[in-house]
Amino acid sequence: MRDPQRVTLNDVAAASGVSRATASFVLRDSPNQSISAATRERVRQAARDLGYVPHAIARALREGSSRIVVLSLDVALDGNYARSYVRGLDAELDAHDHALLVRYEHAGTEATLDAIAPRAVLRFGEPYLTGHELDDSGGWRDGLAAHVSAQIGYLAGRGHTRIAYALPDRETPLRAVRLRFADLAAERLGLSPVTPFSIPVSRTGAADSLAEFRAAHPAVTAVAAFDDDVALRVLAAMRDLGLAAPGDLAVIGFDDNGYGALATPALTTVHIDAEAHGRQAARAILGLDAADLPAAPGRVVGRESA
Amino acid sequence: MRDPQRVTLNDVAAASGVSRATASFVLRDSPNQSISAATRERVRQAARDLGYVPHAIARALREGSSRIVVLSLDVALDGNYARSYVRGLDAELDAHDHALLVRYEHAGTEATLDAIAPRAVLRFGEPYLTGHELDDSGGWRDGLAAHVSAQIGYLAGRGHTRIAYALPDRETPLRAVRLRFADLAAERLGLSPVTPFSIPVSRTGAADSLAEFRAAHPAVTAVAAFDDDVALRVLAAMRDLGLAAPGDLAVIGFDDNGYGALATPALTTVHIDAEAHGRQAARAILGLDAADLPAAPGRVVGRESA
DNA sequence: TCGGTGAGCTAAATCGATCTAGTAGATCGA
DNA sequence: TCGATCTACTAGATCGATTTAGCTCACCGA
Repeated sequence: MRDPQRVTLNDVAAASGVSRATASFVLRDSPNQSISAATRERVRQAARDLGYVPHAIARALREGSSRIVVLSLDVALDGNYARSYVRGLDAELDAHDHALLVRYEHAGTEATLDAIAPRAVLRFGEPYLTGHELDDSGGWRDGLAAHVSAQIGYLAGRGHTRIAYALPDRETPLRAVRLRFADLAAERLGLSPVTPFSIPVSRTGAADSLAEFRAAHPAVTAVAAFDDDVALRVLAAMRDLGLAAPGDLAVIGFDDNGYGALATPALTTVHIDAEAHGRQAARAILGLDAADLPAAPGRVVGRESA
Repeated sequence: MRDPQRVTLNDVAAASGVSRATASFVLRDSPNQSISAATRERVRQAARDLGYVPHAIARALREGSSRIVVLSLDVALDGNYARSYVRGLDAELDAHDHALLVRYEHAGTEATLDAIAPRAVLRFGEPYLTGHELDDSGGWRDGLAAHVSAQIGYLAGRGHTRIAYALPDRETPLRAVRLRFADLAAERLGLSPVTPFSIPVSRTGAADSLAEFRAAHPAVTAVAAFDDDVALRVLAAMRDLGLAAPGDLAVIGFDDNGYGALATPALTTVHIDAEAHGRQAARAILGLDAADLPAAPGRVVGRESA
């Protein structure tokens, strides 16, 4: 079932009366080759006329890896961060003649990756979402630290001094990191550390947890959430308990996921434009300089809940 | 930068004292080859010992296409349908030694696809979500028709006879199809056709549209929505207008997206298990029989809004 | 004892692009 | 006039797996 009309480099070489090697040199623009302008033009013209498209599989076999970058995801592509990150990554790779493919992680990942010999495999969000273990000072301009800081700062600016940090009840490596940055931000603002608080997925469970938490920590007046998902669960629990935001408890989410605007009260959240992060990741993978890229700004979208 | 420790077929052949051809025959289990049991065992043992993994790029070059199937998406992978579809597709391809990669559509798609010579390119949801233009009868067991029918049927079962169909205001090829199936379902149930109704993204716009719609169609007592997203917009608009669901207007969504449960009132919706659809798509692509696969059932998740 | 057959294997072509190690011929300085 | 150097190109190896076309025996029947 081979494609019978595929135009190969051999065809181009034959059509322009040169060897395959010369044709390749011209089309690849290889350095250290002296080829006359006339010949170059003939080869290029032939390639254009025949509609030559290099066969990427063959090239990959020769080069040892394909021009594909795989993004490995273990979660849904939810939230504005993820969406803008992928947009930037895709655009930048495109600009450098590479392609992005997304892989949903599960068993068998190894074999899959082997199958396309990607130039690189990227785990979603690295190094933004992880890798903060050692570096406390960095990342305050546009990293996770800055974004968490904006979240806490918004609540502080509204006069809140006792703040809870609402977390999903499943384990994630991010929990500890986010909590630490929240504490650091609180410290910088002269507040006491945030009080962590897990909220379950089930709606009744969420209400029970919140009631219990409120009883144990009556001084808390505001909740910063791990993400909008968690924040929406907090809002739902509050409604079920007859509490109003922001009056009884102010709530701020993280990473504008599109559903917060539909809640009542509408969810205040942190919106992160991660397109630059995506571009940075692309440059890093390709070994290019990324110094000229802008930062990924986070801004608070003030709605009703805080 | 070639991987220096890659184990090739040559290594396996050398280690087991046979030619490359023989090794390939054994490992591929090629028919029409007579190879002694002893030799087969030696080759297999060597492959195991060395940890041989066939180089998929080389194989793809030889075979003309790789064992990769690309799923082309133009939307976010939202909702339960999409997630379960991908799960099934992935699992089934895995079972047949193929791999799934997801491609987010945009300019430059052609070049990307060329780069991995995929065995097939699949557009999301086909033939479930499209291709209904000509075929009215199909899909009443587990297709889109059946699922829309379940949605309308649920409202009918609750005594509603004048039903609106809420649609997103952006154009999508699905609008017309869904609307037709809703009308067919209404007709089967002896109801008058559904009244279409577009709801904008902006929250104030949504409230205005709904108020206007209610004024124009006072007899309507229930809304079936295009998806949960639209349904949540309807619920938000209702709250903004001081209306209660299901008292003033019953609302049912479509394709349980996870956020409906957090709304107040919690959103009643149609939950579709599309894993079988994903598996069917995989079989179709690989040219295998899919007769033994189960149907993709849809069921109504009754919560509070209808 | 010869032709035929089948078992058990192998050499080499193939897929398409890349790139090393050349060759042929022109030009130049001494 | 000889070697050196440069320009302009090419033959062929290479990446790794698959597969066609054979090759060498052993054995069988006549």
